Amino acid sequence: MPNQRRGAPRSESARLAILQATARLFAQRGYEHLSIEGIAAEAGVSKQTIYRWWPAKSDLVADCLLDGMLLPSRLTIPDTGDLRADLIAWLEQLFQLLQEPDGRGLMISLIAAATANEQIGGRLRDSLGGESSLVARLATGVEAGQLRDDAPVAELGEALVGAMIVKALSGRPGESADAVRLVDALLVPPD
Amino acid sequence: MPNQRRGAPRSESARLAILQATARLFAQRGYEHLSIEGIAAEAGVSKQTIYRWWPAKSDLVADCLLDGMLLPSRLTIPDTGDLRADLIAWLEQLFQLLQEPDGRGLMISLIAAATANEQIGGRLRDSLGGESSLVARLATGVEAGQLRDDAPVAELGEALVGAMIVKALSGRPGESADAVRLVDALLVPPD
DNA sequence: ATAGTAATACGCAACGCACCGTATTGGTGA
DNA sequence: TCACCAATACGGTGCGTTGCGTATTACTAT
Repeated sequence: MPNQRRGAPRSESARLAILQATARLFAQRGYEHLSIEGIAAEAGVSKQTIYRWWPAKSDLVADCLLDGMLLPSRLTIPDTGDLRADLIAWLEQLFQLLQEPDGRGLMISLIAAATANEQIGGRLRDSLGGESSLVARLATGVEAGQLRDDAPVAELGEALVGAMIVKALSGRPGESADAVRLVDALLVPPD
Repeated sequence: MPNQRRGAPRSESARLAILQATARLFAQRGYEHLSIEGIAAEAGVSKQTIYRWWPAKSDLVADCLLDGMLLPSRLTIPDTGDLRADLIAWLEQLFQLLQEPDGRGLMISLIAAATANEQIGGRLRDSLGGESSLVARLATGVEAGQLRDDAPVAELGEALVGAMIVKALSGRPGESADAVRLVDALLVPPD
């Protein structure tokens, strides 16, 4: 039985302080203006302690996203049993977020971060990193007979998230009616 | 109309050299590693000449995109009369591009640039800045009776481009079969 | 038990580098 | 004459790395 670890254990408080500082500054200033030195100062920690554990800024942000520290909780997909209604409600929430300047900034920053780190892109795709996954919700819809058995669930999920991303990038907010149209265009009911 | 212009006119050769250098370095190193000083050196021009005409790096890139200097020409949407076949062919071209490492890098860089500049995002949405627009092609499909009259053309376009963007960001290439599935999921034929 | 040693983590401070955006200067051509 | 240009310099900011001194912990030899 192999060697017990020697030396001081990693400081949990430092780890937490760094992640929280990252989340705070990410929300305040966005991904672009995030700096390691700024995070270190905000967390009350030395730069080296960050560099020791995270190779790059993007990995730090990825860890934050993984811990759900970057996104408002209202962005997870509901499951009331009615797939169409759930998707529309979820998209409307997203569109509403994009209309608030800070909300759009947050989304843009997430996309920018995804640009630097595939993991973040994956999380965005599996839709916004929350507990519940968009694709899983679609699969539930298939089981409930609200979607054809052979519906390309993964593709539909990518199309939905992608449409939102394009709206964010091009700066067209997207209204409630757009959410309805998009969902109705994508969701072909079974036979 | 008065204004005689006084002094020397803007140097067209400097303008071109700057745009071409930007395009070259963008393709080589990506948006992240693009620097004004690097562009100036590559173009054989002083920094001031760049700052005089473009307020920010992202505007410079936007101008390049506008002039079609950043994208391979094969990414424009064909119009053979068969909407479904055209869309599938176009998506397959895109997916193939994403499978080449350089191609994916190019797309990621474009997305990163869009993150910093709404105009670039708009160009991406109108799809990839070429002469032909994806939405226009869809509209042609409506006229040809290959799509329902009330098909939400704009939303479909965003969904298609968005799906591709999500694939690029999350690092899943996307194969030919995916293109077919996606198009068939989105395109509901008229009645 | 108690010291000593080794391994590890930490904060602090400083380094050279790249790039930023802004002057200033002097040359050149309409 | 005066707008354009190249060249050069400047103060800032952030990068990623290094060296230093100090805790904290486990192993080991007394």
